[in-house]
Amino acid sequence: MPEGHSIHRLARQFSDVFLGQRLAVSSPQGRFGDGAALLDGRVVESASAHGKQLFLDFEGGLVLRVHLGLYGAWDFGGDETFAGASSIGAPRRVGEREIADDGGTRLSAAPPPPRGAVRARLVSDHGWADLRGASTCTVETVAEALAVRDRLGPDPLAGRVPGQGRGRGPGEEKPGDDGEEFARRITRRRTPVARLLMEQDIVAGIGNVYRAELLYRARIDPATPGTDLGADRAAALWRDAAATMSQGVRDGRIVTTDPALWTDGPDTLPAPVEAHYVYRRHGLACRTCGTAVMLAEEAGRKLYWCPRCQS
DNA sequence: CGACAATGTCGAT
DNA sequence: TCGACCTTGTCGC
Repeated sequence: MPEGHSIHRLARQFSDVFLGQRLAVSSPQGRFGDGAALLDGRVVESASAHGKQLFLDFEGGLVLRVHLGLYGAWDFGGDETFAGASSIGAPRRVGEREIADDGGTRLSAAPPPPRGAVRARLVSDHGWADLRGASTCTVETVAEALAVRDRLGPDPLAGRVPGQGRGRGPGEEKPGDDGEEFARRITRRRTPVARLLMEQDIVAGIGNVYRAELLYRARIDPATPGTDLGADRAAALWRDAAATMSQGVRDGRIVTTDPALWTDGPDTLPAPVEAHYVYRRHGLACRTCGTAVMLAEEAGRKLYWCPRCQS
């Protein structure tokens, strides 16, 4: 259940460990058989992300596009070369749970027998990656992948993830700030801002945790129509999304609370129970004012907010 | 061990 | 608005 930060982290991981490598691609589960055959034996030219879409560019103009959906995840393993190349610590698992890296790099270049339904398996000389549970795993032309990216809104993490998007690919990060484009899109509609933040053609990469936490941090009522936001609050939301989600890329977790609130001090990451202001804190006291955090079901997703701070 | 929820999105109604 | 998708951790019996 990844939001954009996890996908950018994955893109960096793929750049680190597979860039320039020739991969054996297979589909132990079988549901990706045709795509695997198309990519098998090709060299990876770039890896990038836009919002929750992951793009792996292979030689010959073929792109592997993956969306993890609700419960997709990648598992990694490899030898010392593979682990040493990873700037995110060669996590064994990225994408599904907000868990810290357990440090348990599998020091074996050979992948284990597939466990469960492995839809795609990528194997280099030094390591491997297994994909399971993804909602989308498809091979496309560069033009097709670009069309998917172009349907998305601006991504607050674009150009903010070091080492990602090297080479020229469909998910290539453009440096620069798309805050004005975000403001145009979100202030054009009367829909409540809580819903607009989840729409990937308004802004790409925000999910149910970040939308609740960003609205709390900005003290914005989730019911505020986009048209009432104003350019100033829209710009502030964009800046905070970029800063907060960048930390998520670095930490491999969503942490939105002020370090001053962490009982173990600001020098380590907080316990999970201290990582959020409102998400999953229904009925608990707001960390700022003590009012009970509210919960409402909205468009099939749970929305959390503080009725006092955010009014 | 079964039920259920979960950081997502699409397509049918 | 609802079920499908199809994985996994958590909780209750």
